[in-house]
Amino acid sequence: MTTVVRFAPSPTGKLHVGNIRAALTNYLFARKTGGKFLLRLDDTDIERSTEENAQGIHTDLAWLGLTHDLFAKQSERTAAYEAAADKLRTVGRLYPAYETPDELERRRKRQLAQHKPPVYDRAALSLTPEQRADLEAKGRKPHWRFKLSGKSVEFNDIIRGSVHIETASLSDPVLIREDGRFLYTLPSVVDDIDFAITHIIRGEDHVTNTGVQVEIFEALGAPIPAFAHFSMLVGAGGEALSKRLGSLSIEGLREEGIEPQAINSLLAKLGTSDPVVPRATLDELVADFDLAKFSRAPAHFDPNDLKAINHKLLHAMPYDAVASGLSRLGVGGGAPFWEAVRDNIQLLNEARGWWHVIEGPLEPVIEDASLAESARALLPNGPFTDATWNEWTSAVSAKTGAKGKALFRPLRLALTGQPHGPEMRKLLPLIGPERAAKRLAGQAA
RNA sequence: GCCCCCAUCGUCUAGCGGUCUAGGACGUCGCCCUCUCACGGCGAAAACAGGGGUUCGAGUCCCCUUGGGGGCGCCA
Repeated sequence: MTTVVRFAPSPTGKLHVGNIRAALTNYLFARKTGGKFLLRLDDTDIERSTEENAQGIHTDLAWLGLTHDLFAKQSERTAAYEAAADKLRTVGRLYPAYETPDELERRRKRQLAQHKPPVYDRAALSLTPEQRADLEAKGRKPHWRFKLSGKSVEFNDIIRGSVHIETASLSDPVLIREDGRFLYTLPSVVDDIDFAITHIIRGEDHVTNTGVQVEIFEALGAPIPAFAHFSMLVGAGGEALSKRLGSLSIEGLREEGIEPQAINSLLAKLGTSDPVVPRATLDELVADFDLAKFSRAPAHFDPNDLKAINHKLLHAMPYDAVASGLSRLGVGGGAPFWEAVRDNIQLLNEARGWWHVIEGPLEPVIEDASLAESARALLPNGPFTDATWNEWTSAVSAKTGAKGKALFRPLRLALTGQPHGPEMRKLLPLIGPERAAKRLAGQAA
């Protein structure tokens, strides 16, 4: 049987690292098992869903390389949901209720005050036909609730093991709003059935939902997919991640200059027993993916880890992989430039700074004027090569007697304006004879 | 408030009653390499949350405490 999994974001905001962990896990599972990956937009909440957010989801996933095989939008599938709702009515599992949101809110507060769980009391179930007719006559429109069995739902979670949900302690979920629109619950199950989803892999914030969803699958006569709920991500300080989601949007990280594979590498391994190491491709992550490696405890997500991985990723990256990125930054110099600077940057856009060091104009720092002048005079005439730096500095040393730090530091400062950076052996040929001569003379170049 | 889940180095974790004076990875620190930083090589420091049980024996099983996470919507 081919596996089919899905990532089902709702386009009510930007994708963040938590979302991507879900997307990635599903993507990797699909690739690992030779299955299919469905991207489904859960856009039943039309007030909060926007086309811009939907577009952003596509952009982010494409940027990360998380391509889908199937696509669906819940807003276009209402006919299927209507049919399912009819079926639930037929089997007596969907009943009308007339409380207003305010009323329900008041009841919840009262229950909480009495130290009781805020569960719906099913008052609507005992409405007589006359009472219903009366309410309808007053213009009250019902919303529709799914009648839970009250039994314990058990399922074997691939990550969490045996899970029991007491549906008696849950409110009968509202499936259809007063205005006729569907809430997420029923569409989600209907889509999972229609797209033959075999594995539902998502965050543990959905484990309770699983109880009601399993009952809906059963009421609809559909097979129950396998479930896997991974733990949530918490911030570096242990705080819930949602508090700082704003700065952790994928769009934000992209703008910051983080490489997509840095994000994939971290998120695929965080909370698993595999070491977090930079991986240049998604295929490498697929190779050792296994749901059995996921821990049940919440994992700490530290944005600084992202930078560290990004740095290592960049260091190992061949020029071909960054060529387009560099040209977007307005950086030239080709492979020689990249190979000179890649060890010294954490973010690709920092290459711009080093490109400026080469292209100029920059104000040289002359620490030792006489040394700089001697060095300038000894500059070879021909084009600079890889060997130039060594030959030249040897000559300067022989002439002036300076060596070690006293020799190299002033030269580096004069040529680059900074006390450290990439190897001068590689930088000098890029700076070239003309700029080198001017900078050693103390002129901006 | 009620229900569920979790708890090993700073971080991610291995560990499924004796082989644990607790292993690995990342990070940190030191040394080496070296013109600087980085890379690389070698090495070091670093953890079983606390308290009770069970057992000949507990990181491993049970209970409590503490801490963290999740849930309790006409959100998803």
